[in-house]
Amino acid sequence: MSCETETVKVLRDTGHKATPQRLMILAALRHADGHLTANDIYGQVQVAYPYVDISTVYRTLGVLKELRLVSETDMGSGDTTYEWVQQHGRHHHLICRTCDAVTSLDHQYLENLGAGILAESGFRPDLDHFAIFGVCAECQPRS
Amino acid sequence: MSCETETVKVLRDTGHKATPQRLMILAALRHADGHLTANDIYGQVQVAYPYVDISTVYRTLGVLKELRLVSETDMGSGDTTYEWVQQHGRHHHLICRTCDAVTSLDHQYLENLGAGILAESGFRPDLDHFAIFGVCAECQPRS
DNA sequence: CATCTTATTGCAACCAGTTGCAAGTACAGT
DNA sequence: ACTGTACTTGCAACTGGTTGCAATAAGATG
Repeated sequence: MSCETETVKVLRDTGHKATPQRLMILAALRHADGHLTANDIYGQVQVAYPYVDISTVYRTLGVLKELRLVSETDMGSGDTTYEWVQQHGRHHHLICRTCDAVTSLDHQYLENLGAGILAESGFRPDLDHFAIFGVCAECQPRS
Repeated sequence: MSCETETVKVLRDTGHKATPQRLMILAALRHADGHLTANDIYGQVQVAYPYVDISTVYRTLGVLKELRLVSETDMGSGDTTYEWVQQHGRHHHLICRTCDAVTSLDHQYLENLGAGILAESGFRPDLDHFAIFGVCAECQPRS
């Protein structure tokens, strides 16, 4: 089964409909290789179909987020980005609040955190994509 | 030195001014025992001084956040809350995306995560107050 | 205490994201 | 293929939060 029809099946099985708008939004997310803002997606979809509404984009992203098909990340600076969730290659971001540099963080750290939380309380955290703010090595005050 | 004048000193030392508006916002944050939204603070300050602007509240919260005197947490449901940062009693929240229940998480877990990140990359993460979304024990699908 | 510099304020316009609603459409059942 | 219903859409109004700007006030300096 192709990746596309697989997603459609997930939608239907959860009581959602596979509308053209949603398929276009899905395509935009899948073909992008990085983070996209809601506006990026809106722009891309408008090329094929100029009458979509931005609220449809947000509502679709909400559904996909709920189904854990996309991750939502607040990267600071007022832009929320969305990304197609891959099975492998999960990554997280360390964002320096002094110089705004973004570096990657291995998923293992959060995996450990998640396992600890689950063992203690039975709560299963979503750890698809985290943005952690702080101060990078370069920007730390010399002692 | 009282806690109040201590804060004023921190402001001045970092090139900020101790205006009446800021002092009122500080008082509101300090006297609250839990999380406050920007609007809560706005309302409280207006009692004493009806002409403050909501943008002043947000700008002050931004300054205090930068100085690490308050923590900002997105609790989901579109409300961002602010809280005076205590030296002790740091806590975090586990928010269930199915039933919206909020439970607390011991700071130790994040302390460990922070130490790991610092050791690996020299990045010093802000871990004042986290909200972690996921599914609580009750809401997990029975297997 | 008068003066000067610089941060801050209030205002209004603005931006990202959400919501209520009537009209439209996917798709399950027949 | 037709029908009915529940989900979805586009629109417009709205909310939370941000920003540019001219006027103002804090507080350092002499």
